[in-house]
Amino acid sequence: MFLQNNEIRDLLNQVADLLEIRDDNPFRVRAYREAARVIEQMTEPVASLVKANKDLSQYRGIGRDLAAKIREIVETGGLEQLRRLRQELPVSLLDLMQVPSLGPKKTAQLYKHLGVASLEDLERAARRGQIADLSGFGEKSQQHIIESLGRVKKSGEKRLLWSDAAVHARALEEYLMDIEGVRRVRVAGSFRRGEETVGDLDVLVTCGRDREKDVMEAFVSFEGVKNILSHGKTKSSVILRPGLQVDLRIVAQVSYGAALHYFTGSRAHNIAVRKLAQDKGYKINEYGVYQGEKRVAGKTEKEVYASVGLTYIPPELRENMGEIQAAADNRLPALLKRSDIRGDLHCHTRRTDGHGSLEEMAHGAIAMGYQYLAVTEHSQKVAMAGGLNEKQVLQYMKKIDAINEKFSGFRLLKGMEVDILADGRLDLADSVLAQLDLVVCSVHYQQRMDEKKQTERIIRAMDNPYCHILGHPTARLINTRDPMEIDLEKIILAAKDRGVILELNAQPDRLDLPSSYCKMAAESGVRIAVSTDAHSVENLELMENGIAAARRGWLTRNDVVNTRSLSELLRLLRRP
DNA sequence: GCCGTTTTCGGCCCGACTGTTTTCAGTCG
Ligand SMILES: Nc1nc2c(ncn2[C@H]2C[C@H](O)[C@@H](COP(=O)(O)OP(=O)(O)OP(=O)(O)O)O2)c(=O)[nH]1
Ligand SMILES: [Mg+2]
Ligand SMILES: [Mg+2]
Ligand SMILES: [Zn+2]
Repeated sequence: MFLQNNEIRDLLNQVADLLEIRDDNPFRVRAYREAARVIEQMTEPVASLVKANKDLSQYRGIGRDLAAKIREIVETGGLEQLRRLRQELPVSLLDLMQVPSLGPKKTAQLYKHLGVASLEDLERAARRGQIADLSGFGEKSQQHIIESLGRVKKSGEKRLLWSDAAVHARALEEYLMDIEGVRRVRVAGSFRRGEETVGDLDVLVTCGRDREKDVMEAFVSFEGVKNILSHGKTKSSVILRPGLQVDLRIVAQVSYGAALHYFTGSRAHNIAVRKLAQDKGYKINEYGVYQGEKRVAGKTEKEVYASVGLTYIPPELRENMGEIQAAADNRLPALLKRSDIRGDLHCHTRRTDGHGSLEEMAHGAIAMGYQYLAVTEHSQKVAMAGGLNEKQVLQYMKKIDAINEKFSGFRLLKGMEVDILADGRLDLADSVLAQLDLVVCSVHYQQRMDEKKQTERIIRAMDNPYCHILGHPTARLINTRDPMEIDLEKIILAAKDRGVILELNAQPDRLDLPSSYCKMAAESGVRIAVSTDAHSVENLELMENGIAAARRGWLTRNDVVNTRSLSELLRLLRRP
C-alpha cells in the first residue's frame, strides 16, 4: 500500500535530523521540517494527491524540490537522499536526539569523538566518564545524560488525552491560584488550543511586583512534582508524578496578552504572526509588540493581533493553516459555542450499556438546557452491550412515549444506534427503523477490511433511507485503535448525495469524525451532529469536548444540526 | 529549501535556562 501522511512526515523529519547532525544549513533543515508539518496537517492522503497528479508545490512550505521528493516517496516508498544519509550516518543517531539535552550538535560530537551511535553506547560512555572530557560537555552534563536516559520517550509512548490532561490542569490551576501574589493563571499550549492529545501542560502566570521568585519557588514545590528540569526567574519546567511535564512562565500584567499568545502557539502560528510583524516594522515576543524599543501593544491577545492587522483568532484555529489569511481578510468563521447547542443526538441508558435511566437522562439533558435528547440504544448485533431486537425496540418506544407525556418544552427522541453489518445492511428491519425519530448507524465489528470493501459497506448502509446519521465514522480509538481503512472523501460525498449527517462523537478517545474531516465535510455541504454518546448523566457534559473538536474543524452553528430547534431538526432529517 | 505589492537574492521568530565557557553555544519553549 501507499505510505500514509504520517509515514511521509516521519521520513522528512528523519532527513531533517540527519542533515542537522551533519551541520547542514539550518534553514534547509527547517524547510524539511516545515514540509513534514504541512503534510501531517493535510486532510487528504498525499498519496491520493500524487496519484491524481496534483501539484504539491501549491502548498506553502513545499517548493519544487520537496514536491519532487514527496512524489518520490509516494511512488517508490523511499527516498534516495535518505538512503545516502543513512550510509553516511547511523540511523540510530536519531535515538540519541530523543535524549533530553542532546540535540544535533552534541549528538554529532558524541559520534565523532567517542563513536557513540546508540543509546547503549551513550550509557556506557557516560558511566565510564568518557563524556565529561569532551569539549562542550562536563561532569554535570554527563550526569544529566545518565539521568535523562530514563526519560527518553519510547516509540509508541502516548500523549495524554485532552480530558485526562484537564484533571491535572485543574488541580494545578487551583494550587497556583492560592499562592500569595498570583493574579492570573492560564493553561495555554496545545491544551488551550483544544488538541485531542497534549504533550505537556504549559501554564502562564501573572503576579504582583517582585513576587516572581517566591511564586516560582512555590511552583517547583508543588506536591505533585517528581522532578525539576529547570528553575529560572521567569520560566521553570517540572515533571509531575504521573510523568506529565509542566512548563510554567511568569510575566508582568502588561505582558499578559503577548505572553498568552506566545505560550498558546502553535509554534508555526507564532512564527507566522511574528513574521507579519517584522514585515510591518514591529517585533513580537512574549513581552509585547515593539516598535524599536517602545512597546505598542501586549496587554491582551486582541491587541497583539490588531497590531498586525488581524482580527482575534480563536486558539483552536492557531495552526498556521489558513487562519492568519482569514483573519487578515476578516472572514474567520463564528465558531460553534456551547450556547448554540439545543440537544444531544446519541446516548445510552441502562436498557443497554448505559448507567442512567430514561428519566435521569432526560432530566440531565434538561439541566444542560436542551430541548431534546435522542436515546439511541445498541441494536441486537451488539450483544455484549445487550443490544435490542425489533420487538424490544417497539416496546421501548412505548416506554419513551409514556415518559414524554410528562415533559413540555423537552422531548426524548426515539432513536437507535443500529449496527452496520459486515455487508452494509442494517441490523434492524426497515419496518422498525421507519417508526423511529432518529437512526444513528455505526460500525462495531469487522473493522479490518480493505479500504474499498469497507467504504462500500458504509456507503451501502447510508443507502438505507432510514439512516440519518453515520456514527463515529472512522471507529478509531485515540492511542488504542487506528481508524478503519476507508475513503472518507468518498463517504463525505456519498453523505452529501443522500442527505446523511456525519457524527462528531465527543467521547474523549473518539473525537470521531476527526476535526480536519469535519472541516472537509462542512465545506462539501455535509452537516455534522456533535453528540456525546453519553453512557451516564455526567457524560452529557462531554459536549464541551465535542465542541472543542468542532471548533478545530472550523465548524459554525450552521454546520451543526443539534443547534437547531426540535422542529427545525426534524424537518432537516432525510425522509425516504 | 522556500519565498517574493519592498526582493528572483538574501533573508528566514525570538528569548530563557544551563553549563561550560571567558563571552556564549546548545537546547528548548
Ligand atoms: N515563538 C515560538 N514559540 C514557541 C516555540 N516553541 C514553542 N513555542 C510556544 C508555542 C507552543 O504552543 C508553546 C508551548 O510549547 P510546547 O512545546 O509545549 O508545544 P504545544 O503545547 O503546542 O504542543 P504539545 O502538545 O506540548 O506537544 O510554546 C518556538 O520555537 N518559537
Ligand atoms: Mg505543550
Ligand atoms: Mg511545553
Ligand atoms: Zn453509542
